Amino acid sequence: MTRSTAQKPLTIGELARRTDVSVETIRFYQREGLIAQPPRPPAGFRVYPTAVVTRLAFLHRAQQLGFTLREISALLALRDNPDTDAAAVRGRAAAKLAQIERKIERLQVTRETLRNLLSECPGVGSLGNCSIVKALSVPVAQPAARRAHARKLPMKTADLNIQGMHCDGCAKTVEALLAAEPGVKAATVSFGSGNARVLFDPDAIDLPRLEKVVERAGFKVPQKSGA
Amino acid sequence: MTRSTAQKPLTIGELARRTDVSVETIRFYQREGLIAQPPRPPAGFRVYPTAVVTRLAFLHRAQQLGFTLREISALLALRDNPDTDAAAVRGRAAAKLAQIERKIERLQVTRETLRNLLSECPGVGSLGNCSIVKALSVPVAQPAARRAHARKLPMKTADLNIQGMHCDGCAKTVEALLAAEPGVKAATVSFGSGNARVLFDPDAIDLPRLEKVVERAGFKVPQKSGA
DNA sequence: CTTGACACCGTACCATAGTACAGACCGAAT
DNA sequence: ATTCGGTCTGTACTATGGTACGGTGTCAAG
Repeated sequence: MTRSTAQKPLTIGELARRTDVSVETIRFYQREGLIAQPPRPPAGFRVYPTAVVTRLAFLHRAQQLGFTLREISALLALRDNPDTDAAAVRGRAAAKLAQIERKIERLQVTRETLRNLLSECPGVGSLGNCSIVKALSVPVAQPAARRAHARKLPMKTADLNIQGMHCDGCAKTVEALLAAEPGVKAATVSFGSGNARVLFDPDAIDLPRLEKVVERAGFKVPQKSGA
Repeated sequence: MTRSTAQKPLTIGELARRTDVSVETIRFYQREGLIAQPPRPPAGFRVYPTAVVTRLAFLHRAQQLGFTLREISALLALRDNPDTDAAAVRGRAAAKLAQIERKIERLQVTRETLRNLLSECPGVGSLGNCSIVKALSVPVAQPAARRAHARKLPMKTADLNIQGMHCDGCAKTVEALLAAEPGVKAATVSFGSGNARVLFDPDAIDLPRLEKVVERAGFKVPQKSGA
């Protein structure tokens, strides 16, 4: 324990070796404000506090979970603030999970399409027979709503009644989940009243979909009309 | 059929409306060489052949399947060449499918990690209790191989015996599949001999994994040592 | 006291897929 | 004849996550 918890100066190069992050990348993170740059002593090199090692580890782990640097920046800010409630972090994680699930769903659709194309394709011979080329040459089916260029519906507000939240943390989680949904412009969820108010674009998302989002997170939305 | 197959000049703006691709984007595709730019008549605007509509549709569909513009460029080149064998297209589709499957697998791992973190997290209270923050602060486990910085193994060649290929198209498909695997530098598959020769980086991939790739595509690799 | 290895700083560049805009030009309708 | 919409050209900029490099400064060991 005396050597590995080194009291060596921890210059940027040493830090890089310890964290397996390149010097250039560390500087890049500094430029982006993800890690603080220690002041440079009048003569000589900067010395980094050992806490930066943990910070970089956090950064790396969060990246593996799919957070962008911008999001990680927010997470680190939360981590730095002693007043942060764990609910804030949890909400962000829940939102990221929802986002990843959406991404998986989309990829699964693509996978099925490709599988179908491959199974139909004879796979040999002239291109004229190639079902893949043929299928690709067909115009994309328009999602119908898109064609109605002119009608751009205004934002809508909906109130949802939510059951199963057991603390303010749940409320924050639901809030983040709703806000992460594409088409949702704002969401506020109150634990006290068990109510969620969502401002959304009816062109991009609808009420049933919002309810599904909440239910998928383990809460209940008893039927009740939104305004 | 007389009006919809328009004989209108098809200027760039008209083309944009027809394909639902913005004028700027069409120009961008031209710069990238994805679609040819018709010569500009001495005085006046360019006129596009109607085939471009199909070409843009192809482009759009291929994008939905996850192909990058660079890959689509190659696909379009194949499509333009009357001598292309359908196997070439099929191989690329198979490679893309494999790539998407890998991406889904990775995302599923991330999803599970996030789910576990969320289920462990009390979700409320001070950050000190936050299991998510704690988990993220732990350094990433090194994949062991990475630590051995110095030893950089040279490329290796392996021969695989493959059963179940019924034409040259299958061979091309397997070839593309192998080549798409990270760590594989080159792959040639012969239908005649039922043999595959793969040049790969042993730091990045190994023989069993290569065999799995082939088997997942529906072929058999009887045990036989590679060279 | 010199040399070699780092550190520092600013800037430019990579891929990916576009978007935006200025300023000039062109064609058709009013 | 003028105005309005569309086209043309070139360049710059967006986001994302870095990587690369040239020139200079600093430190420590031989």
